[in-house]
Amino acid sequence: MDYKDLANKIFPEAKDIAYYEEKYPERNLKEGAIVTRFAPSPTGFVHIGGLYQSLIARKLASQTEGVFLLRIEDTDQKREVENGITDIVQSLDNFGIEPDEGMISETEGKGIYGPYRQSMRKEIYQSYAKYLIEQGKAYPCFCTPEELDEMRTKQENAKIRPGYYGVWAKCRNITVEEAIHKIENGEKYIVRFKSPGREDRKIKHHDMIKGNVDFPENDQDIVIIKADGLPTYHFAHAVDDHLMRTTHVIRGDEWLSSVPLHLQLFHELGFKAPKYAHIAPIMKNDNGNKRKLSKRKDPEAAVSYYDEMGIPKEAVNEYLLNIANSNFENWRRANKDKSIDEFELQLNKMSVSGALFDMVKLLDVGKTVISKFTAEEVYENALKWAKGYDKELEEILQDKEYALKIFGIERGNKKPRKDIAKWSDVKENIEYMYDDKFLTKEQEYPYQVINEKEDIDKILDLYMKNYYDENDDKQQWFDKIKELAGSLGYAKEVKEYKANPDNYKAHVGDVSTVLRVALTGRTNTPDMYEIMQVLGKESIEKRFELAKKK
RNA sequence: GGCCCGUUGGUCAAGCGGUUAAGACACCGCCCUUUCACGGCGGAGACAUGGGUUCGAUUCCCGUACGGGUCACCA
Repeated sequence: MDYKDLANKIFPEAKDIAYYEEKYPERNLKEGAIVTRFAPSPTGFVHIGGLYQSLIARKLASQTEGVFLLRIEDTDQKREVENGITDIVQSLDNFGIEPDEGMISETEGKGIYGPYRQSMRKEIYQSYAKYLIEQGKAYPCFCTPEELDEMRTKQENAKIRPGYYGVWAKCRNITVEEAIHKIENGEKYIVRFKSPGREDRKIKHHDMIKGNVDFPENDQDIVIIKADGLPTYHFAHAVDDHLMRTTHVIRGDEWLSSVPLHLQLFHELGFKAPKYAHIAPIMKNDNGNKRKLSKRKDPEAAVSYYDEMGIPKEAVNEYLLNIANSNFENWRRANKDKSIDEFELQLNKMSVSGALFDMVKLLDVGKTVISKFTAEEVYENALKWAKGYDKELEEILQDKEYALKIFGIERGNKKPRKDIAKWSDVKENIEYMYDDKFLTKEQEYPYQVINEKEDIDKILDLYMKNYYDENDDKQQWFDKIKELAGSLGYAKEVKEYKANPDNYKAHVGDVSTVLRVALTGRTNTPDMYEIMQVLGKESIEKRFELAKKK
């Protein structure tokens, strides 16, 4: 009896690997085109780091006219969550990332290199496992989890390197006869890779991001097929990325240390190894310690958080690109109106170590992104967000025409306003422009320099009676406020006031503040002329009356 | 603990043996015919540390400290 008999005993049904090699041929792509993938587990949680990786993988594929695919790694049934795949597909879509191939729902995929869900590829892995067994490069292991635990403890106590290797690899040298005998006796087993590596030898690896990294060879006989018949990550990675003809594996750098194993697997399987790019994780400062953004502790680790906060997807993408390639910022400044698709991402410009997540900066990007939106775009986005997260805002936005006027204030010029960083800022920013909100609510009036009721009432009355004309242009409007100020003994120019502060009670700016506060209940607003234009005479009168009652 | 990797202002970061050590966010000041935001100008603020190598090290080498990753029938 030989390895072939053993292989047949274990995987009697498995097809010859030639079948798959033929079924999934080399891709016929343009020279230089690269094939990338995002391969998450459907755990019901899409991490910002996952988005980051897929953004990079997507861009790289697009830039080279290659292929970006979405593969679902669901070989661990314990962690699986209902609708996990839909979540992932949706999340990517929310951020404008569309795979060329891969899963598009819980059960369906698109593309001819599928299935793109590992649990549906069981027989493929088994064929390759069978192939390895036939060659004597893999073997069944009958050690129980308890035995393995015991072994580990022994190793730890003896302070030697833990693991299943060398003399510790008990089942490695079991004869074919014995193995078949055990199997026939119904003994439980898994399949291990027979590593040809030696720990005292080094291998050289060139990573597209990390650069040259030397490792000891792998000598661990890792599990390739688990008790449930499904492959482990490592084995599935080798088989899938080979069969899907992935050229560049872009993944988190927690995988860097398994590169020696992966390279070995590719080699023993007779596959050409892909290039690797290991991305540093996005970190967070936690009491002076840097650590990865954590699913459990940090709400901002979930991509759903950005949706809830109403941070525009463009802002998140730009921020992420910023972390990826720091020259993105310069490119953006030089190409203000271009789509990020035109930015050429370079892997070798990526940071080797993880960047701290900076919400302040993200919000700043958000402000800039939104400032470039048209009033219509602001409206649509704000409404869309409101529908999901803020019923009151949705209600307010029903009058589209009016909302558009508000969003149009100081927008569309060379120096547009930057007061909205995220859609959840909108309500606060526009609420006071609505009479049915403003006039019915108990208002605070934070008057500043001029705060005597008598003076305030005089300013409001006089302004309405003698100066305000809704047909005035901005200059006329402005001049009139100066005149009003002058007639009441305030300085008409701020500079004049500053030059001779003793000659005046206050200046035109202070008078304006009275009008602004009476009108809006705030000291800070966008341009008051435009506000008055939008409000209209009737509303202005009502607001002044209300202010006088205070 | 073993093995890998990293360390430039508060944060993201340029830099590749000779630089006044860029830029962005945040911060401070001034200016921008009246606020705020925007914009403009200016300011403060950094090469973890000790040894080498070199005429010269932020840049190269070694050690130390600190930080990160990894050592599963999880990915």
